[in-house]
Amino acid sequence: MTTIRDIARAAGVSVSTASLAVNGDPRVRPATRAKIEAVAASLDYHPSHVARSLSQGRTWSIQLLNPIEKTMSSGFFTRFVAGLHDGANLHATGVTLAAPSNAEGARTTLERMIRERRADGVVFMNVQPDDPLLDVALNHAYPHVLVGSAVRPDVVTVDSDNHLVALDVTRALLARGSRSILFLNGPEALGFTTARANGFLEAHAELGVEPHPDAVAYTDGTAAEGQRALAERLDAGVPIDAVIAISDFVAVAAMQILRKRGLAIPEDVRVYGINDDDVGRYSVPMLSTVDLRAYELGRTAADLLMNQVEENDTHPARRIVGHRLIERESSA
Amino acid sequence: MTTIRDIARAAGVSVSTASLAVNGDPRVRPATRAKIEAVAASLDYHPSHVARSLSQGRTWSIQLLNPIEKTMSSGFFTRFVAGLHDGANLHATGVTLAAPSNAEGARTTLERMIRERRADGVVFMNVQPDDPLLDVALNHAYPHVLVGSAVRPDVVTVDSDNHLVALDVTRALLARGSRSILFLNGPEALGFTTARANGFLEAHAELGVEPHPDAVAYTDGTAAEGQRALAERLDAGVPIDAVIAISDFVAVAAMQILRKRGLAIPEDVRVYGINDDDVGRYSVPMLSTVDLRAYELGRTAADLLMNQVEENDTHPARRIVGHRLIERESSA
DNA sequence: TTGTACGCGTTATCAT
DNA sequence: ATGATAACGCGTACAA
Repeated sequence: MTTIRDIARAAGVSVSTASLAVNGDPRVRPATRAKIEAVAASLDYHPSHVARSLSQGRTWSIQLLNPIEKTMSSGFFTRFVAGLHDGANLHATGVTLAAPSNAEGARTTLERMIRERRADGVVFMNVQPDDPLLDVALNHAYPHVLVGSAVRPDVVTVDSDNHLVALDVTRALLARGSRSILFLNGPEALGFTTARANGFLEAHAELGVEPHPDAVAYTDGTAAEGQRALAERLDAGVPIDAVIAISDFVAVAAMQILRKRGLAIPEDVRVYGINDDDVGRYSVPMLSTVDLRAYELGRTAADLLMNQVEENDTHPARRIVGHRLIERESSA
Repeated sequence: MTTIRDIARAAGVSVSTASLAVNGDPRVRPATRAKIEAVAASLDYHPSHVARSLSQGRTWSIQLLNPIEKTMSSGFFTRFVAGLHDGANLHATGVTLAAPSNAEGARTTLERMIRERRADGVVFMNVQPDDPLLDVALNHAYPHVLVGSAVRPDVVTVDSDNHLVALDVTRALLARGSRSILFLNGPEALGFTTARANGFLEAHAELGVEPHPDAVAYTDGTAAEGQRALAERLDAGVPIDAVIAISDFVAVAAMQILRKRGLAIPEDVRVYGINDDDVGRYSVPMLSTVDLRAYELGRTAADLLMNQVEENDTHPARRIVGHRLIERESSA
């Protein structure tokens, strides 16, 4: 294994000169630089990543902390990761994954990461707005980005405009004539769900439409619970001529229930999902949905994080990434 | 930030003793050990990860190299990652992700990783059996695991028994009475697809059934191409009373086409997917599929890799993870 | 422009 | 049982 000392020796210069040349420092004479580079190439020299990390106090890697393994299977998550990955790579830093199975595991993982300096920063995903994890990062002045919205204003976040997302979808449905819309929402604790609920209600208020008192169903976000909430209301005789679901999976699962009850989509019930997962692209009928630009969210998270790491820019930022309605068959 | 020197000083011992105590070496007297541990705790000492890496020549992290970003969105991938993650964590090592967008990027990523010693090993995913990437790892005697099958016998692999998977599914369909089965296969270059094709054919041979000459369709594995291949044969009048798809997404996409042509599932056409993705759990009808035990595959990959890293056990291993048919509505 | 010397934090070797 | 010291490989003041 060839070190920078080997290069220096072989090129007949000192280690520091070799180091300068290798790192493209301008104050080394072109001739010696060429000599050194030639030697480095011929000896297949590549600087050790850890050694560099130690001396610079930087690991060149960030960590994605996602306590809820379940949600990994969505296309949203993977597109987000792709964006994060690409964004980090622009700064020559890698992405490492942590998927602790419970809250305690998440905490110890984060604390170890910070104190052992395993990563330069952390991206929180599927974490509640007031999660103690955020305080841990804040207390250590550790670079971080939360995907979603936070209670404390000093947390750096990137998010969709969830109020507007729900507003847009609900408006679209109301404009088509739907008057009994069921909103299969996610867990209330996650924060962005209440923003969506508000958007849902505001759209109704705009038109003076009174939503059914049971129109917003908070569930755990799984398809099974979404199905249960829908079936429950159907059984209770709650009028439903449209469904907005927290995710495309829940939407498709809801369509399954509707179909079994002999309800036609979109004729009897219009359906809208959120996320633009592949699942809605191949459902029958094809699912209308909202593209949350997951890749863009990931890229933005990387930008915000790398900025803290490199510029030491610690003042809180909150960035919003735009969304886009995708009208397909299920809401015609 | 507190280093081991601080501990040593505060405890009134030498650095080496402090190090031994912290690492639980038995040859330090209980009394001094207690003293040192108390000091370490009170100073909130945690050893630096990079420093340890430098001194030990080990990064305590492995890399997952997945050149094909597209395939990340499947539940298969995410369950695999979860298994890999958990398996690696048992050895206190993390998982970092690399998703280069093309073959060249993959090669440079791998070469840098090896030469800069960024990771202790690599897991190859969605890589062809004869991919030059494998030679790179082999030439550097770099710990590695390929998910799938390889041409060179010295590549360490973990895989499903793809021959048997196809055999099992085809047998099940033939047993139900299907006689004109279309196999919407993946890209031929990926290797495991031909194993599956063979299993498909063998099941036919067992019963003396002659498959249609166009019964095996090699596609790029996307839903769109699967749909195209199916529609093409339907248009050409190829008889089809069952479809086996390379993935659940392709299966669901195929059902979409069949439905549009007025074909009932499973009455007119039985459908089988592979992977056990969520998408098939909420389709109408619910999709029969094969559980490839993705989590288990990930765990096994981690085991094989960590074994090479820690035991320096380099002799080639090939491990097979069992699968399981899941009968749902689409193949009744 | 180049070289010397030291720090980064840890573990390992070799004395004592 | 404990301590001094040398690696590990790199970057970088500081000096020349």
